[in-house]
Amino acid sequence: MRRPEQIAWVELAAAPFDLEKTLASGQVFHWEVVAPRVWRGTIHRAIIYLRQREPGGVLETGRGMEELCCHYFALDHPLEEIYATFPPDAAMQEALAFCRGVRILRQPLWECLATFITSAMKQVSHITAISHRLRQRFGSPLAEGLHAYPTPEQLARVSEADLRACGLGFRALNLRETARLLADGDVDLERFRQLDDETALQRLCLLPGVGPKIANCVLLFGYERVRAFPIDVWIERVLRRYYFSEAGRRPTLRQLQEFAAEHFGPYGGYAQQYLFHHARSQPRSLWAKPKKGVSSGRS
DNA sequence: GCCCAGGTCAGCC
DNA sequence: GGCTGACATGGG
Repeated sequence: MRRPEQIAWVELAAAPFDLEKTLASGQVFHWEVVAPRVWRGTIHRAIIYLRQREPGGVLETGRGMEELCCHYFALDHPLEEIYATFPPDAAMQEALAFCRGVRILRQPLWECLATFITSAMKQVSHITAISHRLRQRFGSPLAEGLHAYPTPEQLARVSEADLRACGLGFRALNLRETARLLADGDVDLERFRQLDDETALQRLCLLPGVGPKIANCVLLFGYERVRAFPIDVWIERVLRRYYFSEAGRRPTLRQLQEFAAEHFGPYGGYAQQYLFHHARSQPRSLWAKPKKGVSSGRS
């Protein structure tokens, strides 16, 4: 590991940008804090250091990494224009106030797909731990003791038992079988770039362990489809509480998806990420379930 | 011990 | 199309 004073820091034009919240918002799972306000991670096989000495302040990276960082962190996304498309309701505006400066990354496709296959019914901290174990055990060594995310070829030849030993549980076979489809050339993620959102979603859903939620995450965090709106347990809670509180019956997933597409517009993916991160950052008590046996409003 | 987590899938109606 | 239960694991 390098010390901050050993790095030739270069400023990047990024405002508005909140590095800490962006990396903590549950879209990427391997960046580490290595010194106060300094993060280290990898983009493909490059080791990247980033520093932001105050939240939303000047962003710096090591000399030579500027272009890579600008692309990966989507520093070209016009955030103020995006915010102007958000609906004016309280839930959205509170999330915006909390998350201002969070950017949706352009992640390497396979790493994004694979980490979200491992994410099913897991907490962010678990996904992070699994991601690090997979890198350490099966990924190509880089410098500083770091490892690249294992390629499809590397994961395709790992035994199920060795994958389960990383804490993958029932996700182990899904990850390996999807890795095999890519390693064998039966699926080419790069080619999906030319498909429209709906077709790309359908094609991703054909992969083992990939359903609509994970496919939408990959569209959003890998393919830069900023309209994609993944619905997980948190987003479902938010939508039901703030947008469907008067509906008698519990809305179906399809209804939620259709509402979100209409209500949040062309940058629905940004809106979704802000609602997700805001909700998850609030005290648990705000989202506590009513206890069984106590009156829940039903008569 | 219980509950929950950035879900998916097969089997059923 | 919608609903249900099974599927692992770790932390609060």
